[in-house]
Amino acid sequence: MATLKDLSKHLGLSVTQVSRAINDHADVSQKTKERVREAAKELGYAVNRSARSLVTGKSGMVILIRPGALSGPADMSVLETISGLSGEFHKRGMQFLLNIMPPGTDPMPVYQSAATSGSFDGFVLIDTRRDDPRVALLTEMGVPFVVHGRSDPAADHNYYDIDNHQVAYTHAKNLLALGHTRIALLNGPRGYAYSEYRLQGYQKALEEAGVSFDPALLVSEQMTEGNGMIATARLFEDKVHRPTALICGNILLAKGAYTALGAMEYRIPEDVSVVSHDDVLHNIRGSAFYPALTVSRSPFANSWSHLAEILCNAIQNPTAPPHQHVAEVEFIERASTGPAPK
Amino acid sequence: MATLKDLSKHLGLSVTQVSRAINDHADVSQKTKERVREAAKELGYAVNRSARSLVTGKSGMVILIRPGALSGPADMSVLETISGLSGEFHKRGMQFLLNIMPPGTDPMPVYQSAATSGSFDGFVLIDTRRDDPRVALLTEMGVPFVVHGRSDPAADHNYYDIDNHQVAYTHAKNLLALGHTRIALLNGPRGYAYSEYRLQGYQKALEEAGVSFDPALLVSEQMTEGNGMIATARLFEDKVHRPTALICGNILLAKGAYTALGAMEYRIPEDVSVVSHDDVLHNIRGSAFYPALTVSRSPFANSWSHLAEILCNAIQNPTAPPHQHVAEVEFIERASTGPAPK
DNA sequence: GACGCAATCCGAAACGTTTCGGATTTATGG
DNA sequence: CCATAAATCCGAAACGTTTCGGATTGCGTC
Repeated sequence: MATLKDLSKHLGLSVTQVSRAINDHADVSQKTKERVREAAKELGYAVNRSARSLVTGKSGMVILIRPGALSGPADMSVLETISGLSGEFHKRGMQFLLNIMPPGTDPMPVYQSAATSGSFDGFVLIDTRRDDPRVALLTEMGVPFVVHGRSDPAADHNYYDIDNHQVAYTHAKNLLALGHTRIALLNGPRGYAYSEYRLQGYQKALEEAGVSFDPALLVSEQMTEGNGMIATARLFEDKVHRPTALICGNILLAKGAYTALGAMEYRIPEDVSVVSHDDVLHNIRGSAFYPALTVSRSPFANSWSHLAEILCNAIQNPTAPPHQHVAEVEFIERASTGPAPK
Repeated sequence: MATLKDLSKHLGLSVTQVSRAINDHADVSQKTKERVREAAKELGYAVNRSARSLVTGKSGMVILIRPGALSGPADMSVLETISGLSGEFHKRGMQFLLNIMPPGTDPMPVYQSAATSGSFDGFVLIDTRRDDPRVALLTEMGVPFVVHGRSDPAADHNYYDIDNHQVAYTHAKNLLALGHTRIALLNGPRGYAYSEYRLQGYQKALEEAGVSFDPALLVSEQMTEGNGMIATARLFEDKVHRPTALICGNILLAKGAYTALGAMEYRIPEDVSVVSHDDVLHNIRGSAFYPALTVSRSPFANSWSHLAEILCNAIQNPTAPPHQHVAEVEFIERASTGPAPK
């Protein structure tokens, strides 16, 4: 474990200058920077992060805290999330830390103590809920954080989000234009920001078209293939009041819906139109559906670099105004939509 | 950010004594410990880990480094791994850190620099290969680490492993006893420690029975459902020299094998016997197969606590001899095995 | 009252880095 | 050769904790 002092002795320089050389400061000559770099390699020097943290007050680490319940396939995306974020923070010279709480732990004390410990320069929040208490806590404590999603429409914190309102609004609008009036929404669970926004967009479109909202056409469940299947089966129980169109919250739900519709011998799009939002999830592609699925898309994978960038900036400049980004959504019409049946 | 000095002033004690109180040392009275605890809560004191690390030389963090390639379903178990380990280390007061390398990165320099940085008290190694170079590196650098699996039969490092030799040996032995001689092994990719051991166990059993090893009956691929299907289809291409029994490396392979056998109209176990090793993976249970699958089992999930325990001990006592644990394997005979067909 | 022992306490140094303020050297132009 | 500015360099303090060695107190015993 070579230290700066070792290097300085070895080179006949002051510790100060060696430190500045290593951190590439302006007032050290090219030549000495070179010499220092070489000596560092030779002696196997690596900066002691604890010592640096102690004086700078920054640890170079950001953390993501997650409940530990493994709820099956829904957790696939978590893996993408953490590997995406880990990579992006790594690029920016930060360590990304994952803290998985034991199942059943109350998260707030965990956030509280992580924030007071001062060991972390920033937090990443995912699975955001409306009026998420974590946002309130971290804001109050003055710790930098970035949110995947918005905790409320007028949020004044850093976030990266997709336009979930728009997603559902446009899908519904399109289907209404095709003459559909009984449009079911297979949504995520209540309380999550994304599902609430989607519900609002959906309701807005209905309202604009003068179609009244029917709670029986709203499903709020974990967005898995199995739930898509089951929800669809139930929606079509009553053949008379069945929906003529389905808006699916993600492509897993859509896959389940396709299976159920097939089993019940409904044709897509002649009998039922199906559309979905597509995060581009683990290799399931809407274009490979038969008939090919009409989707809105906004790749999940794009968000990691934005989230990392936003958080790193917030850490470097804590007084800057919040950075907020709502990503574009792209609509791709394929073969799963058609005019409403008589 | 309250510090020890703040506390000491507030209490009229020395910094020394406050520190010792907080760390629950012996030579501070119950009464003052109580007072200190209270004041700490009141002032919102949390120990500064950087400062502590600086003097103790320990960071309280262990790290797992992983390549970033997301190879689909095979990565499901990674999620179990990291959440399992994260939880177990958390219990023991350690932070578990996950470092995901960008795809295509050469791992050795990453291990090298992580080890020299001194920021981590220990390493967890998974996906072990025979004569794994990471083991050599960390051993040489004298950094504590624990391996999931063994890098070689006479390894002198800390590890937790299951008896993979035994797994394949016993399965093969049982099938041989039923009269099978053409027994295929659907194994994991070459090079990984577990698959090499299994291959050896398989060969040993054959040898003991005087059956010669046929390379055409060995498949070495990623253990996914798809590969199980394809490998089985190919193994049965030649109806005359087809195998009469299949040993599957995990339950996904077995599932694929069942599908393929069903499609080719082979009956289990009348025409083909199938056995598998079962790590107890993401809710796929061998008992739910039809016919119910004969398996060896050794729950994956048991290993996290062992690995964490072993590593924490190694960190606290670096000179202790390596701790090595080979877990029991349980054999459960169900309905997928029978005598060899004529 | 003196002694010894245990129970508590304390001052100071150390860990390895960054940074502030100033000092020294080197080049530049007259 | 001098004055000035720019380019390099340096000493010392500070960050918050742990720990070493020793100091103080209280208490029971003779």
